[in-house]
This record gives sequence, C-alpha cells and structure tokens, in this order.
Amino acid sequence: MSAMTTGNTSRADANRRRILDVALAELLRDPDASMDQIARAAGVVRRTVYGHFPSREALISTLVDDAVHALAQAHAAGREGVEDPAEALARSVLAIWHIADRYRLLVALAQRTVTMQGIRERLTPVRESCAELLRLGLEQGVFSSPLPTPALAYVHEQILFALMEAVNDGLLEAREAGRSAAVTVLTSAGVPATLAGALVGKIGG
Amino acid sequence: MSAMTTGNTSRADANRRRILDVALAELLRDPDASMDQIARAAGVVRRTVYGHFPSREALISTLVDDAVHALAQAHAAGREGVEDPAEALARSVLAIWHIADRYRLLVALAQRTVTMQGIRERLTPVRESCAELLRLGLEQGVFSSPLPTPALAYVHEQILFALMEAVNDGLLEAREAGRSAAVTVLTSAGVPATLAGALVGKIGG
DNA sequence: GTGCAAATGCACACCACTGTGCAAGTAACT
DNA sequence: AGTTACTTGCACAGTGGTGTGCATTTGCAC
Repeated sequence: MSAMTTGNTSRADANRRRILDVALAELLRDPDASMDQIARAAGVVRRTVYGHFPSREALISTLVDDAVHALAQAHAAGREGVEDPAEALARSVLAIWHIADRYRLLVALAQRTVTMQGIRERLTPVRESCAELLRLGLEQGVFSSPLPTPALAYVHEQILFALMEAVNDGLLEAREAGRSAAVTVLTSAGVPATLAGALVGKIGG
Repeated sequence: MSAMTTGNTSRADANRRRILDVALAELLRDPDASMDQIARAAGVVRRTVYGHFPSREALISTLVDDAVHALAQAHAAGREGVEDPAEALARSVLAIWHIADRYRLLVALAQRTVTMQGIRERLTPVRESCAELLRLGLEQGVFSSPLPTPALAYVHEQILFALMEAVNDGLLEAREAGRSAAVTVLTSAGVPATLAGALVGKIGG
C-alpha cells in the first residue's frame, strides 16, 4: 500500500473529504471523539484515517485551519474598500456569519468542553435571572436589542468571560475591569455609552 | 486507616482546603492536569487526594460548585432591592466581578481547552484586524468604550461565539442571526442602537 | 504515651486510546 | 489482465492516565 503517500485517486479524495466532513460533525457532538468514532462515522476503518492524517492532532489541525482560513477570507472581503469603521465592522460580521454557517459548529465546539459544559450548566440559574432583568429592561425601553432575551443573556455571559480572559492575558487592569465590564454589558444591551458610564460611575464611585 | 470516611482532624481539613486551592491554580495552568500533578503541587501524594475526593470528576465538581455558588450569591446580593433594570444589571456585574477575582481563573479556564487554544491562536490575525478597525473608530469618535482596544476585540470575538452557540441551541433563528450579530457588535462598541440598526439594515437589505 | 485518624508508599488491575506493521483484499485506470 | 493506489482487518506495543488495596508511618489530642 505504501501508505498512500501522495497519490490522488478519486476514491481517496472522496474519502478524505468525507472524513473531514464527518469529523467536523462528530467532534461537535463530542469534542473528545476518538479516531475510531470518527472513522466509524465516516464508514471507514480507523487505519484508513491514519492513512490520510498522520495523527489525531493533524486531522483537527486541518479542520481548524480550513475554518479559520475561510473566516479570515470572509473578514477581509467584507471590510475591503470600506472606509467607515462602523460599516466595515458590520460588513465583516455579516460576511463572516455567512460562511460561518458551515463552521459555526466547529467554532462553537470550543465551548463544549466537559468542564465548560459543567460550568455553563450550573450557571443556568444566574443566567436566567439576568435574562429576567433584561426582559424587564427591554419592556420598559431602558434596553434595546434585536436579540431575543435568552440570546442576549448568552452574550452577556460571554462578555464577562471575554473580559476575565482579557485580565488573565494582561490586556486589562484588574482594578478597573469591573467598572469597564459593567459599562460594556450595559452598552451591549443598548444603553447609550454616556448614560452607562454615568450610571456605573455613580454606583462604583 | 478506614479511608478517612467522615472524620475531622484539623490536619485533614487543612489538607482538603489546600488541595482545593492548589487544584484551582493547577487546573488553570493546564485544564487537563492529572491527579498526580495536583497532588504533587499540593505537597501530597496522589493517594491522599483520593482520600478526600473519590474521583477526579468529584474534585472538579466541588471546585465548580463552590465558584458557581459564590457567583450566584454575589449576583443575587447585587441586584437585591434595586428596581431599575439598568442599575440592577450594573450592580450585579460589579458584585460578580468583585468575588470573581478569585474565580476568574476557574471560569476562564474553560476557554483554555487544547482545541480552543488552537482556534483562538489561529484567529489572532483576524482579531488584530478587527482591533485595528476598532482603534480607528474610537479615534474618529464613531465608537465609544472604556476598554482598551485589544480587550474590546476579545469581547467582539466572544459575542460572535455566543451567538453561534445561541443558534446551535435554537435560541436564535439562523436567518436573522447575522444581522442581529452585526447590530450587537456595533452596539457593544458604543454605536447608538438606532444608528446600528439603520446601518446594518441598509447593508443587509 | 497511648490511641486514633490521617497520610504515605507501594502495588496492582484496568482502561481507552494512539500510532504502526503487515498481509490480503478491492476498486480504478490502461 | 495487469498495475497502481487505496482500503481492510487484524495484531501489537506503548502510553498515561484512573481508581483501589494494604501495610506502614506520622502527627494530633487527650
């Protein structure tokens, strides 16, 4: 067999594609899916997968590389030739989102770690309490968002995670981070920036 | 030894505490840290850890439970007795942030999966391109945020992830999600909600 | 100092998964 | 039919972890 070094049969190509496709789906279902699970799901034997990818890491790497490449491409195409930052940002998001439809699963799979799963699950009550708060604010017109309340709650949760990560990475001063986080959360809920700043300043001062 | 079933020596308690503390730190450094690594870091033998926690999962569970409990506590205390949704939300975030200082690491550890690491690392160029866009917008006064640019870029990245997850979980219609995502990203950058909506509507229409 | 609970240091069984080797089979192209 | 490239189906070694049992030692408390 000579370990299918560089050859290109139609069959081999089709298999490679199918393996990648199935791996994407399978890894979403279970981020720790074994090579055997992936192979079986692709209707192929484990040994065959190793014929196409030298290691598990290589397989995943290929997957991620493809996704990121497509994403970067979309982002670049979206902002290309647009001078207004707001419009460029919006176009970038729309473009990314369009192609991300296919990779949404992959990118989101990152959230699905066992650990992460546990954390977010147990955090549900808190998230729901926040959702209630958001619903109230939207009704009263204090907040404003095109998102359904539960989705907005997801966003807020992730904003906090993002800023914690930013502090961990030294991008943000821990001292000021709390106030900044509060302002950012309010802002993302549609509260005008100046108002949000004033409110948090009043409380935090 | 009877496997230290329910007894309470001062020594045992101190060890238990230390194990939990060290486990928190160690799991941050490496989310897949083994029981042996944790034990050693706590100045204790692996066998001893199993004396306090029946399994690795139980240990992590305890850790997460503690963190979530403290978080929920803080959230509840923060919004208690406040009727204005905006203020309640802000207070909640501030309260959470205050105690989260200790658990920031734990909560953020979720982001540090091997897979996640790879994804975010390869996404760096895109994130930097976005950061550039944000910097420009902030300079021109189109955007507004208390956050340093790189941190804001983190936030945007996570917002997209959050909304992808929301779509996966059926909280958001995939069709509309793109436009909503764009609006949310702009809004979180301080663009007034009405402006953001109009801009995206003009583009996406 | 005696006694009890806890900690230690082995040992072991076990597991699931990875990556490789090799011989035999099978599809495709000529 | 013959050749080539890919696939299959084993078998195997290796790895790195988990959880447990047991005899021994250490520390705390009374």
